[in-house]
Formats: sequence, C-alpha cells, structure tokens
Amino acid sequence: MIETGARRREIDEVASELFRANGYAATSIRDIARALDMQGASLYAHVASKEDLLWAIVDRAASSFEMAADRAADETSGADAVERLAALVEAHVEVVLADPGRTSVFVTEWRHLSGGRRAAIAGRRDAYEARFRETIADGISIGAFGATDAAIAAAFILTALNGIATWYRPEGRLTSDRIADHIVELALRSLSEDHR
Amino acid sequence: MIETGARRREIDEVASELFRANGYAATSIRDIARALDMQGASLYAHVASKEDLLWAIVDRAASSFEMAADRAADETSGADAVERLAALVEAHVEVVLADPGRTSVFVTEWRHLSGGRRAAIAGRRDAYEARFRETIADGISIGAFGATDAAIAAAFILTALNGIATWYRPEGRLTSDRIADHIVELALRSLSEDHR
DNA sequence: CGACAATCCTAACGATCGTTAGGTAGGAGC
DNA sequence: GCTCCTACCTAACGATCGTTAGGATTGTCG
Repeated sequence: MIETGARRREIDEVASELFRANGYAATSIRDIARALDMQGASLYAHVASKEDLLWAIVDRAASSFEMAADRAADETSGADAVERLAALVEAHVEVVLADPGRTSVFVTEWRHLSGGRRAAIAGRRDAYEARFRETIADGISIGAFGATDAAIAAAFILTALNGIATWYRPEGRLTSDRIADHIVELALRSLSEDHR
Repeated sequence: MIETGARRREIDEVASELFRANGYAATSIRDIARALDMQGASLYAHVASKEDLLWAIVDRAASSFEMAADRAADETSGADAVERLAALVEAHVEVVLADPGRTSVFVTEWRHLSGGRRAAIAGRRDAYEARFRETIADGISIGAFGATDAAIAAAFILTALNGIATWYRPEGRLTSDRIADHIVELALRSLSEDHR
C-alpha cells in the first residue's frame, strides 16, 4: 500500500533535503509541509507516519548501494582481489556522488528508525561491510595488500567513502568524475603493499 | 560564569553519552535528568540552557584537537612533510580514541548550535582542516606524496579518522594502541607515491 | 547557633510535536 | 449530471518540549 506517485517522490526529495540539513529529529512534519507550500496535516494523505518518510529514504539508499555492489561483483567475478575491491570502491563512490544528500541521511539518520527497521538496516549494513572486509582479507591472504587488519581497513575505507557526502559540493572546484578518480586512488593506495 | 564543578562534569558526561546514542535533538532535558536520577528542571541549577550542554562538549572537543595538533606541530617543526603529517594524523587518532563518544557528538551534532557558536566551530574546523591540507600540499610539492589533490586528500583522511568514533568499541578485539597504529599506516599509505 | 551556598524539588507556562477527524474543491470517467 | 478519486484544508487531540518561579533540604564554615 506504499504510495509511489509523482507527488510522493517530491515529498521524499524535500524531506531528504531537510533531514540532511537539520537532522531527522529536528525536522518537523510542518517544516516539510511548509517547504511544499501545504499544511502539516495534509502530508498524511501521502505518508502514514514521519518515520515512513525516513524509511523510504534510507531503504532506497541501502538498496542503491547493494545493487551497485552486486553489479560490481558480477563484472569482476573471477578477477583478483585488487580488481574486485577496486570495483566495489568505485561503485560505492558513484552511489555517494549520485545523491550525496540521500547518502548523508542514510549514514547519519538511520538510527532514528525504530525496532525492526533499525535492526534490518543494521544487518544490511553489516552484510555490506562484510563484502569489503572479505575482499580485503582475500587480497591480504594472496599478498596483494599490505598486511593490515581487514576489519579495520574496511571500516577505514567505508567511513572515508561515506564522508564524501559531508563535504562534496556539486558546484565545487572539481567535477564529480575527477573526485571519484581521486578517491578511488586514495582508497586503493591505503592498502598498497609497498610504502616508504 | 560557566560552572566547572564536579557535578557539572558528571552532567556533561551523561549528556555526551545520550547525545551520542540518540542525537542532540532527540535527547530531552528530562532524558538527561532521568539518567542522573533527578528532575528535568533541576538541571537548570547547573546549566543555563540545553544548547550550553552541547556547547561545552563541542568546544572542549575542538580544543582537544587543536591542542593535540599544536603539540604535534611543535614536535616536528623543521621535519619533512611526511613526518609532520604523520604526527598530525597520530595526534588526531589519539584524541578520537581517548573519547570516541565526545568526538562523535562533536562531528555529528555541532550543526545544532545556533548563530555565532555554530559559525565559530565551522571556522575552527576549517582552520584545523587547513593544517592537514597545507601539510599534504607541502608533501606533494616536494614529491614525497603521490600527486593527488591536497584538498580531497585532507577531506578523505580526516573523515576516515573521524569515522573511527562511529565504529570503535573499547571492549573490542584490538587495543586502541594497535588500532591507532593500523589507522596511521592506512592514512599515510593512501598518500604514498608508489603503488602497483 | 546562624548564615550561606549548593542541590534538588514541585508546579506550571506557552510553544510545538505527531497525528486524527471530518470536510471541501476540482478533475476524470461513466 | 453524477460519482469517485486525488489533493488539500481547518480544527483539534494529548503528549512532550525547553524553561521559569519559588520553595525545601542539606552540609559547611564562621
């Protein structure tokens, strides 16, 4: 019974931007409505609850990352760990840069979901991180990466990649393509075997 | 007129933990009071406003980073860019690991400050990031680092270092010392000149 | 003993919160 | 022309928010 019409998509976009700028808890239903030139109560013709708004954003963002990682893994199945990790990193960066606002909400506001939804996102997050961790562990075991701890390396890289959403500005000095190139380079180099 | 007694410090600690777990906006004065076994109104014997609580945490965290960076810069003045950056990174990681909760509040909740305080923190943050950026730019110019963009590299490293606060658990598998070593290694390698 | 400061209390204020109920305007399809 | 659906409205609900006012208790120091 989830509404998916054009109006609902506008509402999701406005909510995403306000959640990003002010946070979920500090954004009221009436704030969102005001940005859409309507009354707070009117939003309930489109949405069952405030949390449903957050859920729509977070769930879609999580799916975007999962699908991009699936695609990256498909395209590099059989390749060595370095290439597989490069594909994962590149896919992640592309999703972040395609919608930094949504990514920002996803990363910082999912904890405001309640009960099962929160647990579900935590689980998907863990599973997603495990892809990175295991690929890094593979690379370490074949000597392609410097011998670091795979769990730490995965956390390091993923938080750095998600951090892009906090500082990237589309109107900035560099195009998103060039930023993506730089970031992928930094991430892969952090695992390189030879240094100094 | 800022109270600095022992009781006030307890209040700051409890508030920091609740802000970290639930966010500033989703934490009420009465939540904080309940964790201290007192009534919400009683907190105002120690604190002028809810925002003052956030300010105390954020300001102290910002000062910790600044002082640690000052010390690191002092100890490596005259050294080459690689060593100077290493000292900055190590100092930052140590501050994060010394109090991940406070760091987490600092990084994610400072936007809830109003007016001048918010602007002041934004300025100090920019100045702090500039230290990293300029040290990296120095390293690039003398060929010690791979030719990446200094601004992107600084943002990449700093968000990765701040990210530690979101996943580090003191009761975890590794000691904070070992984690610090790994992280410093990852951060420095991401800038290394030779790779592949 | 008495003054004082620190600490916490109860009660209440006006504002705002998420949400529900019930109604209205306008266009689409028969 | 009538019905139905979509999209919005006004009004209000009970809860909770940050905060203030004023009083009680307690221990310290003279």
